[in-house]
Formats: sequence, C-alpha cells, structure tokens
Amino acid sequence: MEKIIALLDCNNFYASCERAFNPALNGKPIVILSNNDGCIIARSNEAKALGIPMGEPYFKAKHIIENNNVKVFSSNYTLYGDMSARVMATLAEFVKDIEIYSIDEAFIDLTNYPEPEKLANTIRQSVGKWTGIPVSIGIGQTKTLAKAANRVAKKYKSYNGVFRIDAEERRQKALKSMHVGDVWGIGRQINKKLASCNINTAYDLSIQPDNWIKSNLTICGLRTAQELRGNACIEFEETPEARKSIVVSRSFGGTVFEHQGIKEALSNFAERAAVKLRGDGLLAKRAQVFLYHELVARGGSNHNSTITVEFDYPTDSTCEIIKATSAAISSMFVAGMGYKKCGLVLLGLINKAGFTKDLFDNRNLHKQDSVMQAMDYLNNSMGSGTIMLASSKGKGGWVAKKDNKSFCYTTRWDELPVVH
DNA sequence: TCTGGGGTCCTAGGACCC
DNA sequence: TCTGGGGTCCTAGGACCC
Repeated sequence: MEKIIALLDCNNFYASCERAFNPALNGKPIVILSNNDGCIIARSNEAKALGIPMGEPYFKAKHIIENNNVKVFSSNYTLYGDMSARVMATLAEFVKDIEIYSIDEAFIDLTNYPEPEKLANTIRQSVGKWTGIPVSIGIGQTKTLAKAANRVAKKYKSYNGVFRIDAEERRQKALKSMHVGDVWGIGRQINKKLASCNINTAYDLSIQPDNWIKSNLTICGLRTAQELRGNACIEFEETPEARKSIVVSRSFGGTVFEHQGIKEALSNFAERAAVKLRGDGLLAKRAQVFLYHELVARGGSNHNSTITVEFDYPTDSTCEIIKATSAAISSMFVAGMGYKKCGLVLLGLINKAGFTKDLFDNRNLHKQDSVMQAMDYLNNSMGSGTIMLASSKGKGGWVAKKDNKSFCYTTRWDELPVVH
C-alpha cells in the first residue's frame, strides 16, 4: 500500500534554541560555532542573508560578523539535546509512528490518518507554542519526497510551513525546481559527476534509466532515484537499530607536545565513550585509537596514526577501556611532535544482557559493575565530572576553546532563565 | 615450464547524512 | 595564526578456507 510519510524539521535548530531563551535575539543575525569555535555550523535566516556560508571557518567570516553585529555562540549541546527531547515529546502527543532521524528531524508515518495536512498544521503550531521552536513539515510518498517537500515548505512562506507532494503534477513541479545536489542522498562528489553528464535537477535524475544509474552511482543512487519516482526503498523505522559504533574525539584547544597531555585527553574521551556504552547497555569488543599531529590536521598523510586494540573480553568498564587505549596511544606517541587531535572508536558492540562469561574470564564483573554504577550515579545526580579517574585529571592543555557559550537554561539549577 | 575456483570474513577507504 | 564531531552504508581487496 502507498504510504504517507512526513518529515518534521526544526528551522535553524541551534539558532532557534538560543532564541527560545533570549527573545532579544529575534530578528537579529546569529551564528553557532562548532567545537573549538572552529566552524560555523548553524545560522539564523538573517545570518544566511548576509552571505555567511554553512561550514565556513569562523576566522574567515569574522569580518562579516563584526561589520554586521552578528551574535556568536559556541555550541551548547546540553541545551540543544534537551530542546530536541521537548520537540519530540510534543510530536508524540499527536502521532504514534515516529522515527527520530537526527537531533532536529523526525519522520512520521501519517498513512492511517484521515487528514495528513491538517494534522501536520496542528503539530507545527503546537510545537511552536509549547517549545518555542519553529518547524516545517514536508509530506510525500517516500522519505526522499518528504525531504523534498520540506524544502518547498521552508522556501515559500505562502505554504505556512507545511507542503505535501500528493499529485503527480506537484511531484514533477517540485522535482523540476530542485537542484539535484539538494536531493537527500546526493552529495558533493555525485553532484559533480551528474553535472558533467548534464543532469541538473532532481527530475533529470529521476528519469534516467536504472542500469545507467546503478553503474554510475551504485545501488545507493538507484535507491534515491526510485524514491524520487515515488517507490519507497528506504524503510520507515520506528524502533531504531542498535548502534554499531561509539566515537569520541576532539581537536585540542592548542598544540600538545607532552606525552602526559595526550594520555590525559584520551583518558577523558575514553571515559565519555564508556558512559555512552553503559547508557545503551552495550559491551565493546575492540577500540580504534587515533592520534593526529599538526601535519595531518593540515591535510597531510595520516599514516601510522590509527591502532586497533582488541579487549581481552567484551567490556563496558571505564578502567579496562582506558588501560587498553592508553597503551595504544602511548605506542604511537613520538617525542617532539606537536599533536592536534585524538580520539577513539568503540566497535564490535554487543548487548550486555546477552553476554555470558567464558571459563577463562576471571574478572570480578559484579564488583566492577558496582563501581561503574556508583560513578555513573554520582555524575548523573551531581553533575558530570563529580567523580573521575585520576588519569583524566591534569593540566588540560588539550581542552577545546569555547568562548561564547550560552547557559544550560533547562538542565542546570544555577543557569535557569530569570524573569524580571 | 607448469600453478583452480569458489566462498566467507574482515578492513580500509570513500561516499553520504546531520 | 585560527578549518567540528558523530554516525551509516557500500565497495574493493586481502586473508583464509576447502
């Protein structure tokens, strides 16, 4: 049966979060910076209108920012994550089948609702009212068409934030007005390739023969084309699949030359990764550890900068993870080198609930778990960093820059908004 | 001088997404 | 001088097995 899929997307999400607690920012240009205050990763409409591109390094855009009095924020993921949860909770008041796709997007299956557009309008208004976050909703027969419809909803004010691709005529019109590079699933590389074949709009791509698409763009491109034609190839997934990896990595605030500083940074990142692992009830079988020096950060070769370590047994223990990854990063460290970034990836993730010890595993898992549970409890209830391993504590020369952070208005008692 | 074929699993790299 | 972080999937190639 034909489905009706909607995509709800928060408008300029991070910028809208900052505004929700600081109404003086309404109508003003604002930008949000990535970790380490490196790049611009979100912009209000006013900032977009000034010609500040997405992903632009902060220092390159500084002149536009200063000349136009643009407000600048370091990213505040605690705030954005909490606001995201509020938006999703509001959505759940109205519909049952929701697939949370990213921090600011959700697909909704509206197949069994009699008046999808009317419902979408109600959702949009309610989310705006209850959370302060403006959203747009696109509706179509497939996820890719819902994405395309969402672009139309955002672009043309007259639709009031909701647009549905229902009839064939509307589908063709929407696809003909859409650049192929803006289609969900078509990135820079494929866009370049398509341009050289004179395929410029979403519609152009949708009418290419299947075998041409498959041999030039692989199976992924073919799926996208099918979806544009209205044939669903990308499943709607209400229950998210178990994650397959956990990454924690950071660029350093400055260049780090000391072995101790590198170990300290990685120890911090490993602690975060282990907390995520336990939060999801998973165990990791191995970790990839990487350490990049200055030349790599500037785009040079990253030869010999990654090591994979296999844990003796699947683990979620902060101590075991730090011990193994710390040894790996030490073996990569070269005295005299200036380092810019390091991190780890936990892989081979399995469900802790289904894990049974083998005969040779002589760890005292019960004791280990009790310690970890106590650590997690203290850090959850009294703030992260309340208790940590000694190896994570130090001078912190690697800590990232964050010069313009807003308050955690919704998650810290001492940073609640004040009404005068 | 001559040197198979088919299958699986793993990994690295590249593409995409937000 | 200063350029993020966290994910997914696909493909090709190597190792290994019979």
